[in-house]
This record gives sequence, structure tokens and C-alpha cells, in this order.
Amino acid sequence: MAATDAAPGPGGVRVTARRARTRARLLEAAFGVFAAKGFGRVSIEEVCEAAGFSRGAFYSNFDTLEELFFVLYEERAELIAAQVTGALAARAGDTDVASLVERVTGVLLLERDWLLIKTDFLVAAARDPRTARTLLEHRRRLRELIAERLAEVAAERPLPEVLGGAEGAAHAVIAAYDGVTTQLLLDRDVEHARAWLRQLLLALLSADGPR
Amino acid sequence: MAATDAAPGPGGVRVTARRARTRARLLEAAFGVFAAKGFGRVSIEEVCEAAGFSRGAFYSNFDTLEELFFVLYEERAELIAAQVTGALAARAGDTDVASLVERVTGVLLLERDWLLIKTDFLVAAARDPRTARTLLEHRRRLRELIAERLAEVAAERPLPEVLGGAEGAAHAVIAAYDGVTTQLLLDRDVEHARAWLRQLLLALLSADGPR
DNA sequence: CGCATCGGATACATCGGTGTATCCGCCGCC
DNA sequence: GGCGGCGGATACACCGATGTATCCGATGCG
Repeated sequence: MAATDAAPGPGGVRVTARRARTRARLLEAAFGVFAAKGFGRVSIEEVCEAAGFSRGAFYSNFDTLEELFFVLYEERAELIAAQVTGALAARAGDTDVASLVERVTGVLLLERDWLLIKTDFLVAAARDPRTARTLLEHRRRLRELIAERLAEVAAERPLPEVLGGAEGAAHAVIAAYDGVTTQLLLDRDVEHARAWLRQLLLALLSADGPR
Repeated sequence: MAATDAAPGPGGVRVTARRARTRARLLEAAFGVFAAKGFGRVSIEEVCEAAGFSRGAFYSNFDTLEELFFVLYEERAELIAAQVTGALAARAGDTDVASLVERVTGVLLLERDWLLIKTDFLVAAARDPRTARTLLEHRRRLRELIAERLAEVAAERPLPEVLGGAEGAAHAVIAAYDGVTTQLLLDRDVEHARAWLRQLLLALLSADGPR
């Protein structure tokens, strides 16, 4: 039988504490390697070396480099989603677009490395419909979260009707984020990117009032 | 001496008609292969096979796959830039934002394959400052083109001041394009993407008038 | 403390891709 | 029509990465 701290996994695989540590260290190291060189230019050996293991450790925990990459992506995406959820959470006396934008841009565009990995994942998804569905689902969740929050805010001051309600506005927020991300990947100026994202979101979400 | 149709290249290399044809066929074939599999998952042999050549032809025309990829990118980018320039060109009785947006969205987002390759190039540029400079320069040219045109249009009806003049507005246009591109790469719905880009640009560029 | 089992290390066989050296056929001018 | 040389084909040696089979040390329980 396995050790006491072993728990039966979904596939009947027992995962011991040691195993979990190794797996975590591999994922952690892989994050850096993938960010630096890009998925597709990384070998299994490089990841293992960065983690201080030999390839045996890798093959004991993953089947393929792609599998590791996907797990890594989903893990971090979950984390980011939680951060955004926190930033979106309603707060007393914070019911206007400006402060909402302020809070959200505060947690976005933090790590360039994450953007690099996210873009690699996007590229993979662009060519593999199965992967695309994962990413689309992830984006849908975030979008709905934003739409809900925007709907609340719109009660006080209406959103521009050109966008098509809170749903459309949420779509626009995502697009703005993606657009700014692209520029940031190139110029590496995080502060500028965040200021610019703030400005862009305000321009998009500020009610255009009566003409 | 070389054949009559040979012209001395910049590096002193004579380029015959036959050579030019082969090079063109390689680039053409590479476009499809890169779009389908992504740079980094493509071998030299695959490109040659698609073009109907052996690897000898490749090595006679290029040094590395990366070189071919870069040439391919620059060639197509030039083409797109020309199309956009054409769409932006002032026309009689067409001085408002709406028709400008209409014309520009008409030539953008045409080929999904091009977006795939462009994104691959972005990923490469994100990790290599030298490549980034090429891409940034290309974007700067397009942005200035757009800014000039927007400045003219703004004479009739002012742009939203939140964006920061024609320069800022041009920046916003690029960001919107990049954002919509990301979504298109995932959902593959070109028509929807163009409609959405049109809507987004109108929302961004429509003067918000007096408050 | 001893032992069973798990997890990671090591060694090996294999494969696909690369780059190069050499060959040959075709193109284009005299 | 012959011939010089260019351009692409072919063959070969090399390298790095992969996956697997096996080994050995650590871990944690009775």
C-alpha cells in the first residue's frame, strides 16, 4: 500500500507528498523556461535541469511536454481569474466605472512572463480546436464576471449604447486588454501599458451622454 | 558571366529568373505550412516538399528557416500595409469616421492564415528585441498613417478627447484591431470579427460630444 | 529497526532534422 | 550546337531530443 499521506487520484493514481513537491517544482521551473524561450523551443531536458531533476522525474509525472504546458497554463489562469474576481468584487462607495477600472488595471498586466506564456497558449489554441475550447471557456467565464459587474455599475450611469449593453461592454474590455497586451509584449513598458489600458477602458466605458 | 536576366544583388549575388521563381515558390509554400503548423513546429524538409523541391533548393536560397520566415513576414506585411494605405486614402465626399471605419474594416481580417503567421511573428518578437524593433517599426508606420488620416477627419467632427488627440486615437485603433484579432484566432468567425471591429472602432472614435 | 514500495537517476536505442560536400542536368549565350 | 556555370538533387555524417527499461536510494510504515 501507499504512504499515509497518499490520496487516491481520479485515475486511481496515489499521489504522495514527495511526488507533489516534485511536480510543483517542475511546473515552477517550467514557467521560467517557457517564458524565456517559448513553448516549441523548449526541450524536456531543459525543464528538468532548471528544476534540478533528471528526465526520469519528468516522465514519472507527465507524459508529454504539452501536457505539462497545459497544466501549467490552467493552474496560472485559475490564479489570475481569482485575482480579477477579487478586484471586481463590489466595495462600499465604489460604484462608478472609474474606480472599477482603477482596481482591475491594478491586478492586470503584472507579469510579462505570464503574458508570454498566455500568448504561446493562444497560438497553440489558434491551431487546435480542442485547446481553443479550453481558452474560449476561460475567457467566457471572465467575460461574464465583468458583464455582471458592469451591469451593476450601469444602473448608476448608463454605458455607451454603441457597445450593446453590459455584454458588449465586457467584450470590449477583453478586446482592449488583448490589444494592450500585444503592445506590451513588444515594447516591454509595463507602466505605460497599464496607464494606456486605463485610458482605453475609460474611453470605452464612459457614457457618451446626450448628443 | 551570369545570364542576361541576372541582376547584381546588394551582396554581389546575381539573381537569375530561375532562382527568383524557386525562391517565390518556396515562400508561397512556406506560407501555407507555417499557417497550418506554426513556426517552431515546421521543418525545412516540410517546406521544400510543399514547394515541390528538395532541401538543396532551400539551402541555395536561404541560410536558415528563421530567415525564410522573416522574409515571408516582411513581404506580406508590406502587402497588407499597401492595402490599408489604399483603404485609408482620402476620397471625395468621404470625410466622416463611419465611412473610414467601413473602408478599413473591409480590408482587414481577411485571411486567417495571415493572422496566424503574424501572431507567430509577434511571439518571436516578444522574446527577441531585434525582431521586436522590426515589428514595432512596422506598427509605427501604420499608426502614423492612421493618425494623419484621423487628424484630417477630426477637422470636421472632433475625436473623443479621452484618447489624447489623433495620435492616441490611432493607438486605440491598433489596440482594437489586435484585440479583435485575438478573439478571431480562437473562434474563427471572420464575419463576426469584422462586424465587431467596426462596432468597437465606432465606439472609440465617435465624438462623445458636450456633456 | 527492517522492509516494501515509490520515485527519481542512469544508460541505451532510436529517430528525425540539420548542414555539407558532391554530383548532374538544365538554362542561356557564344 | 556546344559549352560554361548556375541551381537544385542526392548522399552522408552528426547531433540533440525522445522514450524506455532498469537500477538504486529515499521514505515511511509496522
